[in-house]
Amino acid sequence: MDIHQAESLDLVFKHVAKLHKQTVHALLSGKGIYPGQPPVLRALAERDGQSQKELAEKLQITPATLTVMLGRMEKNGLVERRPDDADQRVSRVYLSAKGRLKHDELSSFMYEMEALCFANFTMEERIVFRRLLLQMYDNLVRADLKPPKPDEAQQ
Amino acid sequence: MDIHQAESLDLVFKHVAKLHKQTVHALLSGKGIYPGQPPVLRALAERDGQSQKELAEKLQITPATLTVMLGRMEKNGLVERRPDDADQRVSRVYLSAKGRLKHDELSSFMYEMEALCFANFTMEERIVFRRLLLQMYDNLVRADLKPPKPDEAQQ
DNA sequence: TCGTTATATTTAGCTGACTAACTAATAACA
DNA sequence: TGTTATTAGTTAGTCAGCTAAATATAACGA
Repeated sequence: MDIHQAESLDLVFKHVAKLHKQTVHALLSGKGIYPGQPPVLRALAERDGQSQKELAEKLQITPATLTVMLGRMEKNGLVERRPDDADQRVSRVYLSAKGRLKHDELSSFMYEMEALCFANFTMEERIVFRRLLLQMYDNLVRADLKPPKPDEAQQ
Repeated sequence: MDIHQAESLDLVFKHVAKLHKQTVHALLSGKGIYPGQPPVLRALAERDGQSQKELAEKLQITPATLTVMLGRMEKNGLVERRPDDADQRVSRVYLSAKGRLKHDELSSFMYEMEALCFANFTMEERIVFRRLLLQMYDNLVRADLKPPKPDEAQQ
């Protein structure tokens, strides 16, 4: 399929998303980190010590997935997991010094991707694109096939 | 992160793409088919008997991934693989009757997703969104971190 | 003709995603 | 207080994606 001839907007979106993801992965492969890990580091940098449940909700992945990922990150020394003081079921996740360092290193990556995707977008185009993306997101949320995390459902 | 407060357009896009994918998966899980399979069926319905190399290029996945996926689909009776007459390295992939049937069943799914994402978009919004998506796609292609398939590079 | 290089597919191993089932801890209830 | 229900995290299994290496075949050039 030639994307420029596609009839379905949904298919166009899917193709762009695929190439976007492949590009992210290609960029990250040179930085000694796996593609799933930056969002985890970012979430913890924003708020350290979240429970795994909170983290999984924030990242919109299942607890099972997060457990496995954290296992690898802990093994690589990026995060530490410690039991909660008040509830022994709960495990709280903290950035290690190494993880914090890695997160700082990755800040340039975010600007890199932004520039790569949108450098030739005018300010108006960015505003419109953002609005339309959010409109699409709200449609998907309304469909309620995959629930959003709680603080978004309130907005 | 609350998507509506995000500063980075790239992050907004990533979140929409994630929810989109999760929604596709949730919809397909009720149809007796795995999420990776519809694009394979679609590509073969357009042109049956493609070599695996052609198919992998068209789908923008690696030959290794396709081999594994086709293995499962062949096992499920959706496709058949036969050696090429002229070149023993080449394996050609054909839709089975079951695969063709399944592809037909899935045509409604495509319209379903389109409606779900964009039903409340005006015609103008659709046109603009499409243009901006293609602009983003072209930026990603230009970055050349993940090459597109040949017939797109020519356009 | 024969050795080297290129090509198509496969295999092994890994990551990130899911589901279902499991385990242990906690909360709720009678 | 003891039982039942719920919760947080884990484990096992599967799929889709990648890379690197392996295998068989084809093309090429001396």
